[in-house]
Amino acid sequence: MPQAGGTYHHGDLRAACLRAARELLEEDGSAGLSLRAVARRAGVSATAPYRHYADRDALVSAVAAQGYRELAEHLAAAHPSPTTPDGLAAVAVAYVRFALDRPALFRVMFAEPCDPNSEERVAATAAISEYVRGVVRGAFPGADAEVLSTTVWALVHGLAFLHLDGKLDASTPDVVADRVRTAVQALFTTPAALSQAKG
Amino acid sequence: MPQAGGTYHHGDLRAACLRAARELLEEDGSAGLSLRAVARRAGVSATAPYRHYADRDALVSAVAAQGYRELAEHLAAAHPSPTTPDGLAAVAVAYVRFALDRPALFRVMFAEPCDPNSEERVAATAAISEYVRGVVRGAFPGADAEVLSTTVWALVHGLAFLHLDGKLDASTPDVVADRVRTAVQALFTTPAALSQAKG
DNA sequence: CTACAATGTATGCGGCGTTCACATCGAGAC
DNA sequence: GTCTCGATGTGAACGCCGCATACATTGTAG
Repeated sequence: MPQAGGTYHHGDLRAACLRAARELLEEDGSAGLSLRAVARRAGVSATAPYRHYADRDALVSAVAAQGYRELAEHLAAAHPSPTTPDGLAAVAVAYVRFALDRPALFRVMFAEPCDPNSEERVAATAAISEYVRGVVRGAFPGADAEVLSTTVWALVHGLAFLHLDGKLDASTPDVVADRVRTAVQALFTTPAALSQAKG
Repeated sequence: MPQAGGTYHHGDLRAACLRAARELLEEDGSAGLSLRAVARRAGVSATAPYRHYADRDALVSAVAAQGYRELAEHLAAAHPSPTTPDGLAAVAVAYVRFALDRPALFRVMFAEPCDPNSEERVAATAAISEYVRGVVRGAFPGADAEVLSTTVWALVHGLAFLHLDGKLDASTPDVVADRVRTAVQALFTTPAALSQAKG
């Protein structure tokens, strides 16, 4: 009976597991995210979470899906619907910032093989994809939105991961933000000059 | 005595462990990469690998470092030192191809928190970074190599991950290669048109 | 009030990483 | 040639893990 003065039924163990998982993720990284630890933190027996999640992967997928939703909010908060390269750069900075502030969560969202089973997860990533496309469409109505949004997303996603893995200096938020802005601007401003410089 | 007709001493267990780890990685993904499984495959007791690797992370780091070296060779094989956007695009395609052909290895190389302890690993990633910078310098002598190489690497790295995670269609090598080429070209050709289209 | 479905518990299995004491081997000192 | 010692491999053991199974408790619908 892990719960001393509590009731036998938890009330909302599903949500409690998710909360515990997020806490463990931030405290100990993804290595600390075990079903047993989650159960302990929720004050419940080791196997209770199985009533709400089929297995560990299901819980992890739920955490990832929640991360996607938070990322979407975070980006929207940075700029609801940018229509200029600068606005888009602000969103890009927010994306990378999100990754660096929640490294373990971001890795869970992207670094693990994505199981196509979790509808929640698939829907959440589709939403992000849609959002990026919409932003690009708004900022560059004349361009091929498909190609450009892929390019922008990949660029920003790559920046996030390279910073996360220590391949790029991420010692201060400012240096990161500057680099992201510079890279995004490079995507929109340098090429003509480059073609010339080469010849 | 796991080794029936063999000798007590293995001979080169260090290398055997690495080989076994690579095989397990390709067969069962990173989940199957356990020290015990490596030891079994090497025909050795469960604790023997500890004579050559401090812990599991050390072995994983060694695998990652080997992956970095192979990636460098793979890129060089695609094009020794490109000097045109097309040549650079070919290298980019090779980068993404490498990731998609060895998904588990690529994740080990980039998706796990990189421990700065492993000198081997740090050196190998620095070599990749240098290579990219060199390629960019060769292809665009007039540009800011630092900024542009970061941008290019991030773009290509992001493309690799988004394909790997199923965020972009990777059903055939051709469709992937086309997308990568298009994205890289977008980095060098579209912006002028974009600035106009927007106004 | 009772039966049932939902929810949580207890126990147990095999696998894992890691530690420690011990066994075996190869090579150099005498 | 023998001895000794460091390097290498073994075995048992600990605590953690995911998960399956059988059982206990509870709210609720009839």
